[in-house]
Amino acid sequence: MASDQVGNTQRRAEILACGLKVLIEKGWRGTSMISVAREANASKETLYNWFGDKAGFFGAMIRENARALDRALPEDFGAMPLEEGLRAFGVELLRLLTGEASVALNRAAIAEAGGDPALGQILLAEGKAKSLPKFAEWLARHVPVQDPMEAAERFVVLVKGEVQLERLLGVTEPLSEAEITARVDRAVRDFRKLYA
Amino acid sequence: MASDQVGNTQRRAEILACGLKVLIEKGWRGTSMISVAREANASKETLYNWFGDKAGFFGAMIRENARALDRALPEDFGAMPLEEGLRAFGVELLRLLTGEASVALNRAAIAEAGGDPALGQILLAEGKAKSLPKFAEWLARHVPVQDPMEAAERFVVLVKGEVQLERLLGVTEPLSEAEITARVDRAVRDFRKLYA
DNA sequence: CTTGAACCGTACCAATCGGTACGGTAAAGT
DNA sequence: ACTTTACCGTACCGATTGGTACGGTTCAAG
Repeated sequence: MASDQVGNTQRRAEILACGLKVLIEKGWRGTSMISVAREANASKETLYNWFGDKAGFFGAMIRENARALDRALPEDFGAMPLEEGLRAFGVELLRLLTGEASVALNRAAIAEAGGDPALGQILLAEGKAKSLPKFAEWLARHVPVQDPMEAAERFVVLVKGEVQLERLLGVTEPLSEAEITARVDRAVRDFRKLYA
Repeated sequence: MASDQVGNTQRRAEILACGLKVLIEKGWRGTSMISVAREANASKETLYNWFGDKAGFFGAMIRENARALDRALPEDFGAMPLEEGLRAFGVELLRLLTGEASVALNRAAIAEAGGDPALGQILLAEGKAKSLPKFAEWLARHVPVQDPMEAAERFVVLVKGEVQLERLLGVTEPLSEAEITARVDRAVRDFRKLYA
């Protein structure tokens, strides 16, 4: 597999974090392997030994950051009532998706679409595909709905609106907390209207 | 301005069409100026004389394709009743946004986000910013709503769902006509539930 | 026929990139 | 004290890119 663990785990995470930093600052085109190595005080050879090639390195970066939504959700999310849970999930989702890290990684995956490995595939498989079913399962316990996954995706769409695309295109700044809660409020209101 | 008209208009459109063809086939990374010149049986020098630099060429390509939604809408759209108009607009929108051309151009703009000129800015300014107000105005004549632009964007979001992002990431094939109408049907149903 | 502009094709340039090789060093194992 | 392993830094290579220069050709204007 591509996830063969090579090298010290902590150092590995450190290098990946530096890679993300460079990616955020310089964008996909400006992120060369040598720039990552310099940022991390590492050698290019180590990068290639540990991650195979450039695509492998980006795959590792994506994997490292994909489960961020899981980590961000509060511990007691599973026990929350409907309204509170929707808000909590929506806020964390929107904060993540419009944040610098997610935007930079999605841009990279999109720029590299059609390549090998398929970074977009990894991004969705490790991120959305793992967190959405959990949310859908939670949702099914609070709202009578025949297709929980469909309803969950509907909520995600209502929360995101056009703002993620605008962030990817670089025409919008990161959202303030006030904007986030306002958007989530509206999404929750609309969602309840759809699934009342 | 960057839109100084240089060279024969028809030949210019021909070259831009060849550029789009290469962009669709080879992706953003594989689209070099020389590959475009070869595809169009043109010289690199002509490309640079007419379009300035690579970013200028992509800006011109985006402008050339931005008004596609306007052109695709049926002549009598303005006179359609609510249900029919929503369907017509939704179908054309979804067909456009998930089509090869739009996906390739959006990928390029995203890959180049933060550059100069801001391709994403051009993409939205020449595309969405020109067609959405028309749709919003039409919408306001059929549905009592306090903020027509917000409602229009809501409809767009319901139509698109996650599929545009999935196309950009390269994890989904272009939609069949059946899938398009199915998605639009659901969007219309949800939209009417929200704005009943 | 002559002139000049527009354009094609090729060659060229400097810079950069992904990827590899190698020498030096510091720490861990024996 | 000796060896091995892991890693850093630098240098190097071939390929490609955006961008420029130039000679040759077409073609319309005068």
